[in-house]
Amino acid sequence: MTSRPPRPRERGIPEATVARLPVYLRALQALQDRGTLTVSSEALATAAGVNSAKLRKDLSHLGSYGTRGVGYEVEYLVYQISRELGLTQDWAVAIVGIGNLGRALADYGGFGTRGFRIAALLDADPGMVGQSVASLDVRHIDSLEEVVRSKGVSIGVITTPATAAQGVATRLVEAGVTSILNFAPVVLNVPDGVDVRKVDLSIELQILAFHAQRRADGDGRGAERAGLELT
Amino acid sequence: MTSRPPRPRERGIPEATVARLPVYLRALQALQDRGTLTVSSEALATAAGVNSAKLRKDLSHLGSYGTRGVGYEVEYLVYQISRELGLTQDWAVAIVGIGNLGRALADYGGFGTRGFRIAALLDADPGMVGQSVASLDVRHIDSLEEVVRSKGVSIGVITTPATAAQGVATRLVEAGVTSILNFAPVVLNVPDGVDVRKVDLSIELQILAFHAQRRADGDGRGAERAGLELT
DNA sequence: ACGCGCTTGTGAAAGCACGCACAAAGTGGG
DNA sequence: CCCACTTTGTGCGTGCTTTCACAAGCGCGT
Repeated sequence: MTSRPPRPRERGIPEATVARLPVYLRALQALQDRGTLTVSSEALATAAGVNSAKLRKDLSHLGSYGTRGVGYEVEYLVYQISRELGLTQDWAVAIVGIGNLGRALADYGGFGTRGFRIAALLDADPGMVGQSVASLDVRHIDSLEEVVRSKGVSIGVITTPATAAQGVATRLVEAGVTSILNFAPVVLNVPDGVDVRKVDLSIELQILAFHAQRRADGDGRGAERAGLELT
Repeated sequence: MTSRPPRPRERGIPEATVARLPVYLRALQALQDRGTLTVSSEALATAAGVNSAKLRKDLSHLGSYGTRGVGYEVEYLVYQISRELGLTQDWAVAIVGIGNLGRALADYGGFGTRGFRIAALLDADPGMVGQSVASLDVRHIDSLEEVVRSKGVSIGVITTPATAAQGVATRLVEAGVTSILNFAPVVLNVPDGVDVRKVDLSIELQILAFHAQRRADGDGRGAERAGLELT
């Protein structure tokens, strides 16, 4: 009877949905830049590379933010997704390991979306300490705990060699960091309550190689076994 | 009656399994380096950060390579997984877009595992062309088709700005590349039969932020809603 | 040769995720 | 005011993934 007020929605968003929200967000921001005011699930789904029913179901987990017969208001949806993802506050990020990759990430300002601020760069090499990268002084890893506390770092990015990664992760966690993005090719061991995500180039290449080999195996005939149609 | 000879196994490995094989492979290689000869599913699962039943089922898709009561022979398993992933042949990789990230990838020799060889570096900036990065001359993007053909490139890595990515992808595909690893923050549109994998830093950060916010929301009590126990 | 202990391989159950298809709801034209 | 059209939100069937639990198999000591 009570027409429910547009409440945030009782939590419980599927993990698969969470992983897609950033993709929708990016597509929406592109539309916004082009001045588009509303968008249908069909159009947005195409832009995001997903099925439109899936998109609607994903969005329905955040609440009923669309208008039947019309579509979704771009600006409003951008705000809702941003809020759900926690991008309305900003997150201080520390990058540990200022090699080629660490530097690439530090320089890659924008970070695609606002919400993230690189607050500190750390490295173990004394020769690296003091250098300025992306307008930030590289600090020595020994001051990790102090830096995390003083800068309010809540997300740690690990771009060290594999051998150093576990040690860094442990120190980050002990300093109070509960979110870690790991680029080092090792499985990190962290206590419950700490969220680790992994980005691993060589794993991705290996998965590509698997499918490529599969396609080559049957060579023409038999390609359908790969689940990919060669037209 | 016929005791099946140890055949490769009729194809059909689940995607989820394929994604984990590289992780197992790395753990196994670490064991190998330490001189370990055999390993139980329990030990390997711990090293790979997964459930042991899942690991056994994953491996069972490749065939019966374990010995009950003993475990798996490390060297043999390394070989079997490598072969299944297609790492026994080597793959020529071209990196397109030699900015900070492209250079970082080019320099990151080893690629974790053998099987991949960086065969070409391409960039659109004339000032970049001719420079030597990781012992390879950077070539102009205009020669993409020629390079792909002459070097036998089968995997393309895109590290260009977002705006250039789709164009590069299309050209790679037309040149005959059927596996693409995309670091640019855009959804690539490719014909069927082409395999695209995406690596996206800002998406990963956004997913971390979502969970971090979720944990912070209930702040202490209510943490269990996040599915992560704060102990 | 036999039995005990350990570990694999897998059936079965539960849980998720995906996509179809359609009712519900809103818009605009006549 | 009503009707035709558009698009959302979702119930439901299907298939994939994970996990449990245990029988089958193997090695070793006696």
